[in-house]
Amino acid sequence: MQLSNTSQYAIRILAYITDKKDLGLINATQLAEALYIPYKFLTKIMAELVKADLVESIRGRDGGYKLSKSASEIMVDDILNLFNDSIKDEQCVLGIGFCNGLCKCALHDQWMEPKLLMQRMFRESSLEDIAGVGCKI
Amino acid sequence: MQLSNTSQYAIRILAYITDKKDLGLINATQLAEALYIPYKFLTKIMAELVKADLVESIRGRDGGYKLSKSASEIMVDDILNLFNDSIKDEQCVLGIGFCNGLCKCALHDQWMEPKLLMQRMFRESSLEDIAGVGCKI
DNA sequence: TATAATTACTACTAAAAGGTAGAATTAATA
DNA sequence: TATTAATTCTACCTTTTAGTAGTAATTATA
Repeated sequence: MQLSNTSQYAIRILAYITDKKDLGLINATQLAEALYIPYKFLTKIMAELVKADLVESIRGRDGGYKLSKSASEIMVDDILNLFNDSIKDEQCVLGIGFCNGLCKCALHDQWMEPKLLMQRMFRESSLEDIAGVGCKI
Repeated sequence: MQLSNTSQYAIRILAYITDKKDLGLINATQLAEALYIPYKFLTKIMAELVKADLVESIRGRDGGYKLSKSASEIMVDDILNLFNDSIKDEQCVLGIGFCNGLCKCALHDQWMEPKLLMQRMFRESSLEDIAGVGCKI
């Protein structure tokens, strides 16, 4: 019952980039060291963030990464969507697509409240909101 | 962000057995058909439930399964524990063991409430509580 | 005692997640 | 133009999760 490693890494990476955005570009080596993420795995995640246009990359010497838009426009849920980790409306504790109007699983009702809180947490938190909060490693 | 298939299956299996417990033993074929769980995979899960002493098995012709104790004594969280799917106190959104008193992740505070609700849902729901609720398939 | 119906055991395969390796491409600058 | 430091691309490896196959052991009963 938790986010995939990849999603967790991606959120932490983007929060870190947001936090350091006034210092100019930040590169993969810096990110990997600061966040204790395996370098090669990190570059693979970065490639996906670039392809999804959450991050812009500058190649070559002195290259690196920066956000492709304002930190207030990127929601945590946008990141989760890239890695199929977003909580879908039809998802329930005992299976996606299992519960519906006629047939609700045994934990359906108890699940509604935490689900809604988590959906809100992901959908309403922007990078700007979380970048200033907590420590990053 | 969801339980493993195995955990979901296990909860549904046990809820179903509880629901039918006055009809005597229930066997693997019945469970697999009623719950749309692949037969061979189900028997593997049953073996774990037996080994964990949540279920008692009677082998041979006319054999099957029944709960090994009262349905009110088996909590959903006991089942999740078997498959490492229980939500641990030290677990946070952005990694197990990552947050502590000095270093909290960016979503730490927002995570507390849904986490507590889910822990309660799992820890305080017995098979008896959920067996009567909702549909089983 | 033979048979049929059941669980238990051992081993395998498939798919997804997590992670690594190495070479190609790009761009700044000496 | 050569070097260096960076991203990108392709391919692979490892671990975990999900699921399958076949056989052995057990037990009721005809």
